[in-house]
Amino acid sequence: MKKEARGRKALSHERIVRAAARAVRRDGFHGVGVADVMKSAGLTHGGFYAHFESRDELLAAAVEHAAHDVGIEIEKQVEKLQAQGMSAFRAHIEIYLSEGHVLDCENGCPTSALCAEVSRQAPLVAAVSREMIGRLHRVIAGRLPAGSSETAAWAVTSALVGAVQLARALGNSEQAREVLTQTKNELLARYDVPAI
Amino acid sequence: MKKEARGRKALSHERIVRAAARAVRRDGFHGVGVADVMKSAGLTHGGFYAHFESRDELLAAAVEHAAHDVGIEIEKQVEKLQAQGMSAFRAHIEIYLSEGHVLDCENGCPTSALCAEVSRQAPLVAAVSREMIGRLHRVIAGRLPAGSSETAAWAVTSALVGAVQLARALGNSEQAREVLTQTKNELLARYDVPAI
DNA sequence: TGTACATCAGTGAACGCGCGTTCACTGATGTAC
DNA sequence: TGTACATCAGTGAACGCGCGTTCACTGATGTAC
Repeated sequence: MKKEARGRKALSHERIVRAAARAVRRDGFHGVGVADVMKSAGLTHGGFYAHFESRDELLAAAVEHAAHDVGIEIEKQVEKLQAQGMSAFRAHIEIYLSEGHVLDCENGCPTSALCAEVSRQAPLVAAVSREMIGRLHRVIAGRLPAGSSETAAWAVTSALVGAVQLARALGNSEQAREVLTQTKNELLARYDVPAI
Repeated sequence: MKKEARGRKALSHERIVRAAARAVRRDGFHGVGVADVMKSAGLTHGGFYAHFESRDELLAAAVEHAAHDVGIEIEKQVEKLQAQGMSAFRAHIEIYLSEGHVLDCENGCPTSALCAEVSRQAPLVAAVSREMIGRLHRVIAGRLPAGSSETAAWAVTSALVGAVQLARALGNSEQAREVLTQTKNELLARYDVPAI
C-alpha cells in the first residue's frame, strides 16, 4: 500500500493546490472557497482537512505554487523572445503587459492579482506573499539592461503591477489598451536603451 | 417636520456614506459589512434599507464619495506645495507616494485601494469605479510638465498605483520604503524636467 | 494462495457563525382643527 | 393653546444562505499469517 496510497494522496494534494492557485488569482484571497477548490480538484469538501490544517494554509500553498509556476513560465517565454533578438528586459515587459496576461488572470502573475489584499491576510499568508513580491522584484532587477541604475527595479515593478491591475479594472475598452501600450512604451523608452 | 426630519435623514445618510467610504478603502469592497458601516455611523443595521436599495448601491456611493473627497484633498495639498515653488507634477508625486498616504489607507486614493477588485464587482459598482480611475488619470495628465508626451499619463498612473499597493503589501519594512523612494526618484528623473 | 484484519483517502451530513435582507414595531416630530 | 392624529427615521428580532470546520462512516488497498 505504502507507495500506491502515498502516491494517490500526493496527487490529490497537488490537484488541490493547483486548483487553489488558479482560484486565488481569479477571485482573490477572500474569494477562495474550500468547497469550490475541492470540487475543482474532483473531490468533496470533507476531505480537505486531511490535506491542510486550515484554509489559510491552503492560501499560502496556492501563492507559492502560483509564484513558482509563473516564474518558470515567464522565464520560458522570455528566452523564446530573446532567441529572436529581443533584450531580456524588453521581452519581460512585452510579456507582462500583453493582453494575454491581462485576460488570463488565473494563470498570470500572482503579485498583480493579489498584492492589494496582502496586508489583510493572516501572518503566514502575508509572509509568503511578501516573498512572492520579492521574487518578482529580483527577476526584474536581473533583467534591467546593463548600465541601468539598480534603483530602477522597484519603479519598473510598480509600473508593471499597476498597469496590469488598471487594465483589468478597465475591462475590454480602449482605455485598457491605452494603459498597456502607454506604460510599455514609456518603460522601453526610458530603460531599454542599447548598452554602449 | 419637513425641514427638520429631512435634514436628520440626510445627515444620517451622509454619515453612512462617509463610514462606508472609509471602510471600503480599509477593507476592500468585499470587506464592507452593512452592519459594521451602520454601527460606525452610530445607527443600527435595520435602518439601512431606508437609505439604500442594496449593499452594492452603498459601495457605489462610497466610491464616488471617496474619489470626490480625495480629489479635493490632494488638490489642496498640491497647491500648498506649489506655493513653495514645487511643480504641480512633483507635488502630486510627493503626496501620492508619501508614507502618510501608504499608512492612511482609509483616507487615501480609492483607486490604489480598490482597483484590483473592480472587475469582480456588480455592474453599477464597476462603472463608478472606472470613472474613479478615469478621474485619477485625467488629474495626472493635467499635471504632467508642459512638453511631456501626453501618452505618459497612464504610465505615471500605473507606477503610482502599483507603488502604493506594493508598499502597503510590504508593510513597515525597508523594502516598502525603497518602493516609494525609487519609484518617486525615477518618475521625477524621467518627467519632472524644467520646461525650456 | 487465501482469509481476516488494519490502514487510510475520501464521503457526506451536520454544526456554528456571520452576513445581507426583511419586517413589525417604537418613539419622536410635525400637522389639523 | 391644546389635543388627537399622521408621518417617518430608526430599532431589534428573525430568516435564509453560504462557508469553514468537524466527524462518523465507507470502501478500497495493503499486510499478517
